[in-house]
Amino acid sequence: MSSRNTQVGAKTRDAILQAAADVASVDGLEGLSIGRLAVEMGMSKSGLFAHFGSKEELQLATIEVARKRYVREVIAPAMTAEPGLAELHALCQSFLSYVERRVFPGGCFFAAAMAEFDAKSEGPVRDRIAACQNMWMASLEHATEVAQHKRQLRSSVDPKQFAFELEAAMLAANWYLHIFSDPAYLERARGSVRSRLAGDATPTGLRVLVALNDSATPS
Amino acid sequence: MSSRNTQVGAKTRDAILQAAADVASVDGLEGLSIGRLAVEMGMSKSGLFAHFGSKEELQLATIEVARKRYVREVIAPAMTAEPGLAELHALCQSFLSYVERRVFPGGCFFAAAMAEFDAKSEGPVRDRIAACQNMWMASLEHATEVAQHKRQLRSSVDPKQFAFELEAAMLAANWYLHIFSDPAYLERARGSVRSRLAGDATPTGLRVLVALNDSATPS
DNA sequence: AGAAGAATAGCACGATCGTTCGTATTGCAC
DNA sequence: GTGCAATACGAACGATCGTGCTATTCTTCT
Repeated sequence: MSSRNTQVGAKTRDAILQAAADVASVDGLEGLSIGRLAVEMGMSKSGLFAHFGSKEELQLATIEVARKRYVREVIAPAMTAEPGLAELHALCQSFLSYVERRVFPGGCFFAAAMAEFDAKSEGPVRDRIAACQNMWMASLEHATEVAQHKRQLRSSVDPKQFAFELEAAMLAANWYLHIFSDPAYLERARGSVRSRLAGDATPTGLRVLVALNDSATPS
Repeated sequence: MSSRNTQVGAKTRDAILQAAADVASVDGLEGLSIGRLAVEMGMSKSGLFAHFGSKEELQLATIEVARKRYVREVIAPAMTAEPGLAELHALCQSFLSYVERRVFPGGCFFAAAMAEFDAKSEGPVRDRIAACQNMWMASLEHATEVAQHKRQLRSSVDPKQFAFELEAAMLAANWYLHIFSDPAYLERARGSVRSRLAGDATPTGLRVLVALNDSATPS
């Protein structure tokens, strides 16, 4: 019984998938080639291929590790916040920070994957991407609903519409940040999020927001 | 002097590029393959290839016809509107209609191309896409500025921020419409545009907006 | 130490990629 | 009608794609 209970193959498999997620965020899940990935990993094409059995399996496994990275880097940090408006604010800030920190070198993995597959014919890969995106949107909507129940957001707010507007600003920032190489778009998205949250907040909600602002700049 | 002053090759070249723009909106500009395109056009691969000389030239020419289609289907219809807030409103409605009408079968050509190339290394294709996207954003910003000078939008509005928020909603509608096959996202974007325009309109601007609404629903 | 089994490499396949070349067909001017 | 571009075709190129098979190397357990 050595200090390693994991198979040796599982480690390299994960290393492959981490690299695959990085390159897929730049070149897309279809642009991901087994040959290039093998060269990058310093191993043979067939040796790498044996871990997955097909390209589609490689793509699905890549989505899975990307999803885990997303949960770790975006969702989990926001879960320390109070449910409701504070959590909604945390989710947005966390996402924009995740884009800014270049957790994936090509920007948000799922934004890129969604754009790549949204017009393509149905298939397991497309379905999985849609499911991931749906989960993210659902968490934004849920936080909005909780904020409403807590009387932090006006009851007139439509959670789906609200989540859509927040996500729209964040997605746009992801694209424009890269295509124009201009970090100002991150601040524009932060401004949009602020406007949206403050614009529909109740007095109770506003108190939550200023408290967040104060704790963010405690100088 | 026959009735045709155009070369015979120019017609087929344009026909090729129209088809290329359609398939590129679905499979991307890299996914565009000369072989498949030749089969679709019912001609030989080399015969098609001879029109362009390289794949990059084909891609650039495809972008050019896509840009013309975009001008014809989105920009030009909005140019009948009064400069300022009415034009800004017209540009947004025109874009969402263009997505809804599936002018490109895969959704907005430039949205797809931007997503495909935004993280990629620099090159003529990427540069051209960025320039097109920049032109579109600039026209949104310009209309915002004119609306400001006409006292239709508050002077506190930042044109770049304002154009960003409008474009964000429209882009997100383009993605979600396809990935979730849910036309409700078009209405969400229309709602976002309405909110943004009305939210920062002056009394003068509000009169313009209600006039547009009345003429749009004259029942 | 040796057997069992997992992990990787080597090699080859058919298909498709972008590209080149030589040739046949077409259409227009004289 | 003859000649000359313009246009399209067929075949082939090297490269790379995803994917099988078989052999070799490495771990692990008794």
